[in-house]
Amino acid sequence: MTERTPTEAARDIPEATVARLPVYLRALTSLAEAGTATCSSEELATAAGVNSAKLRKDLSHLGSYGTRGVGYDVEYLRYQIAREIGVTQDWPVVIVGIGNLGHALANFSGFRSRGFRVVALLDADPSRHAEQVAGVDVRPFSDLAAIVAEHGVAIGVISTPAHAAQDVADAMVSAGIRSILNFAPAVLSVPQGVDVRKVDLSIELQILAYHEQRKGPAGLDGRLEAPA
Amino acid sequence: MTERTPTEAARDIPEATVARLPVYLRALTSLAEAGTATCSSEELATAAGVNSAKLRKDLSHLGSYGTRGVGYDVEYLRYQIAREIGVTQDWPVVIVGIGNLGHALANFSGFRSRGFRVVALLDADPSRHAEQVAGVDVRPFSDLAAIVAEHGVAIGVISTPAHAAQDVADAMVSAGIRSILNFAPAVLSVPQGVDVRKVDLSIELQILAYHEQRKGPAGLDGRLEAPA
DNA sequence: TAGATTGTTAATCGATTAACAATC
DNA sequence: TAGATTGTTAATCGATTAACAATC
Repeated sequence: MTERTPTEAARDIPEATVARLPVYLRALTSLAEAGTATCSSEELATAAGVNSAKLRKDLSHLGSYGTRGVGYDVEYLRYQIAREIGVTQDWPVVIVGIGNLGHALANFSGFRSRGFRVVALLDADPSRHAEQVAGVDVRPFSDLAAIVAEHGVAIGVISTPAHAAQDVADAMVSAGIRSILNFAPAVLSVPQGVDVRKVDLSIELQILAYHEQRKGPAGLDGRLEAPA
Repeated sequence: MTERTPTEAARDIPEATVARLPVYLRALTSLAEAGTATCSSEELATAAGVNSAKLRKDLSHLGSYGTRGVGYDVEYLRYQIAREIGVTQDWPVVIVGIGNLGHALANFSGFRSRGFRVVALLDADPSRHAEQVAGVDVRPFSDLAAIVAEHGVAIGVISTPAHAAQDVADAMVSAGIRSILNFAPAVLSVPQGVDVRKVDLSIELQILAYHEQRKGPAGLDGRLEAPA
């Protein structure tokens, strides 16, 4: 299969491109809200924080949605990218682990506004089952399988302590979840076909610390030691 | 300068390697806590969730800290990596924006346990200045420059709404901060020499959604459609 | 010495970038 | 037609991986 039929033109998008599509989507939404009807690759790239060559290369994997000499129709491109990512549909999500971070995630407006609907909050601690967070009841962790089946949940978020994360992941996989966003500082082992993405706050800080250390003490002008 | 003197042997570590060093550090800490004195690249790689070739290649950029035929001394390697990252020293940090996420970050134990010390919590909203979060007073945003100068803060965390993020970043840069961890869904513009890392929850979910969409509806065995 | 495992080499793969032909 | 801007090409760069010589 070297040739593609038109309907499957938008396959096998490089991972690096996939990771940037949501950034482009957000930039296009901003432009649309600002009343911009058309933009060039240069403008969109600036809004997204990338260079225009990269943006055009990325978009070329989706199809040919621009007009040479003119640019891109903001609303049209926004829809095409949203469709490509899959956020034109609704994604039911469960969050397991309702501590400080779980609370913050449950209240995070950025989820709901982008097609992600938190259908359940789960916690193993019975003392939390009385609570309601962001208008959603906190329920026993043992309800996971039933909730996943009932709502067709495909995406699970883990915000438990590290020691509980693998058990939660196992239960999620058993229940049929195949995409996991993991905030626990633990390496998860999952079967092939299950995607895990990891968000690790202390790792991000450590990466910053590494570069900060190499900059040396701040001078009168901190920019003198700018990296290459 | 093509040759390196011994003392500068550990320079210019590739970015991809830098991003994995904290993962190795955590795995080594786990091994040490479990009482393991020595480990092979294979064992450490498994604990860190990478393959052993990548691990050895990564470590080779730091120096030669293993023993052929034997493996690595867990405690020694752990210290060498911690020193390389810079987490043997103490990093004072400020968090700006004490909403749900800011609360969670202030309470996050993973910071303090890794050499990051939250010296101040700032918020522009006066109604929050009465609060104490995780034992730290919430102070006016306008105190930023004084706090940075007083504590020698080099790292700033932004957990404000998107519309405030650029102003916060500008103020941080003016105050002398050169490393920013940004949780706000906004593209920040900063001068050369200032590092920004971005953590974006809804982008992570969207990347998962993209892959989930391509997997198609779950079958009797969700793993049948495993990607290559 | 024999077995084990590192550190390095070299091949491969994927991502970035600049330049420009195509085309509105 | 002339000017503008896309989509694509090709060169470059960096990251991954397997294999293995070095060496404990």
